[in-house]
Amino acid sequence: MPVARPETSDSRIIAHVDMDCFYVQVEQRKQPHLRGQPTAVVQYNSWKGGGLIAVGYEARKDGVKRSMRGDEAKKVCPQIQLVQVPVARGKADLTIYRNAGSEVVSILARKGRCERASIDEVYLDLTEAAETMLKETPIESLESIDEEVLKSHVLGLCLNGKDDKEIVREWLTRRDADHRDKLLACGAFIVAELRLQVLQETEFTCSAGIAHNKMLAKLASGMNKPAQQTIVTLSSVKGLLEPLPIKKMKQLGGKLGSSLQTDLGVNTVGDLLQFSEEKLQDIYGANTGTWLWNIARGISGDEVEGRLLPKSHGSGKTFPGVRALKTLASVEKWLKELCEELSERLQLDLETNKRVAHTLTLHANAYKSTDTDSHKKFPSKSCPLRYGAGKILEDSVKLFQAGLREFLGSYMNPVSGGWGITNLSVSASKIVAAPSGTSSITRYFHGQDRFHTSSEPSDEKFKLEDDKLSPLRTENHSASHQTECGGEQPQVTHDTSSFDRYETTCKDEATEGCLTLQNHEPKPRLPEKEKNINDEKPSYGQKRKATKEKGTSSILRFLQTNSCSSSNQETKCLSSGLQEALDVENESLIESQNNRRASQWRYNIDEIDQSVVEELPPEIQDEVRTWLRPQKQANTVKRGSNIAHYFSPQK
DNA sequence: ACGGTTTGGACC
DNA sequence: TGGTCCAAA
Repeated sequence: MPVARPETSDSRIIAHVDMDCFYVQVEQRKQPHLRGQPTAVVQYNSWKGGGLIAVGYEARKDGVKRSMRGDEAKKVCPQIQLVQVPVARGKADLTIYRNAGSEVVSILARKGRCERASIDEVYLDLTEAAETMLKETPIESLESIDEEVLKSHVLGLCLNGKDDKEIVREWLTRRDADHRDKLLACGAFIVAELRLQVLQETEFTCSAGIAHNKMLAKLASGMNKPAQQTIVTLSSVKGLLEPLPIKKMKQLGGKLGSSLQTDLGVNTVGDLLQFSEEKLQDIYGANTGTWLWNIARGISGDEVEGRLLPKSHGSGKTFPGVRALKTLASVEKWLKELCEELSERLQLDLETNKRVAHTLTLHANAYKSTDTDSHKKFPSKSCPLRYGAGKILEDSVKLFQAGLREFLGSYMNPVSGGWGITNLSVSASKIVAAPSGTSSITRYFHGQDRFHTSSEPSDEKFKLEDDKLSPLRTENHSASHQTECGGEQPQVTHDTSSFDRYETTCKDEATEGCLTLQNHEPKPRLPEKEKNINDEKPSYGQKRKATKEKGTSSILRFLQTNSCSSSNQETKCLSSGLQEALDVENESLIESQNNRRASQWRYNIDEIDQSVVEELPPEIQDEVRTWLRPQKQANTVKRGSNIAHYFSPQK
């Protein structure tokens, strides 16, 4: 978070792309009759009309705000269209928004390094692309310029409201401009082009900030919305930051920002300038102190991570107030729903991205109605993750029981009540690329649910002390383990009848409507280009298409000739043949992987998969071992073997 | 008792 | 490390 990173003279070109009221746009694309109407996305319509989680711009004009209830919104704007978030398994299901986000990412990732920052935000490092453009395309030759670029907001540039576009054009093409401003101008072209592609291919609008670092780009992307872009020039930084309320800065919206205000009287970023680095370090520690000192000056060396896929998957739900869960049975019922969703998403990730998760974590919030004095938090617990909804549930229940016992202490009897769960979530993390040649394993994981019930005595890794939990057993659960003695463990024997029903229903309806990066990644790039030129989207493209075609041939050319170039030096060194093989091999592996990650991967193989192997059917075990061992050697000895592809930065 | 649900990152 | 806490959207 606030981690200091030096880097003063920063000539990178960084863009932050932010989708406009994203959930609303997704719903409006799904139901076109909502277009142009005041719309908001709401969840849990039951109470007070539900809570608004996204508000369209038409509705905002009428005074509808996020953090309003559906009912309030109706009051302010009677014509408002309230769309509910999809519900699956009794909880909000964000799948369609995640998938829509992936569509966007796959487009934005065509240029430079791309980091998926959230479901609807992306950072791009366009430094190389901008430099190339500057080198190969003399700025003064860009006389015909995209409408979209001309609509850019250039901070620090004085407009008169009349010749705005001409003034922007002049700035963009100034021959005597600062080198870094020229690069920004190139970045603006590239981003405008990307935003147009996003619009044409997804029908979504977005806004963007173009600056020399992530912090400033993020700041700028929100300054002119919707569907606009803002450039942070060198000369504008000081004037931009000085009057800016401290809370507007990325990491200062919380307690740190409050502390700055109340403890130091710092209300604007400019106020921060008064404090020496040492002083700030004294108060907030070396890292945070330096970080604060830097951001006050617009300095932030934060790198754009090349990451298109999430690092974890989670599924959770809150049970506020009286809805708190008070029995183990109800907790298990909800854990089952959560684990099903998680498992489904893990399967999908495995199939489409060839990734496997290694850690399962359970989080919960709870209260004790008895003693309000001990404010003990419900501890989160984790264990190795085993694939299959049944296993995940089984382990989650154990994790919960362990946490509950710790939470209550050894005095209280869990069955006697006195406690309530207000939040429950399961998540999967430590996700790494699965090796190639795992098709049969994928199949195995895929069908695992059908072959196994939850009751085999697996899992030595996971042990609980028993005793205090025994009273927890309900009719359905004769739980528990012996700990130390390590004797046979009468695993939790879930009521298998309900389990079987469960196992058979959870197969995979998943794959149906699931858009993933790969599915949208233009299969080959060739048809893509044609599409850009020829495809017309009458309802949507507004008039941009026409202007682009005749106005920016040079830009088009630029974009096309570079569309396959790699942003990574190492990759460039590979022969084209190898590169191609690598592309095929990693077709669905979006993330670029560096060497640091390679060693991490090797570690994981040795450490974890060994135990997994024993759970596999014999014939598959053989296959696993064939790539398990040689791989290790190939890794340390020579590169270029099959598996080395996974360590090569690609794309 | 809350907008709810998801993510990511830092610290120890 | 795992677990806790923070922050953001």
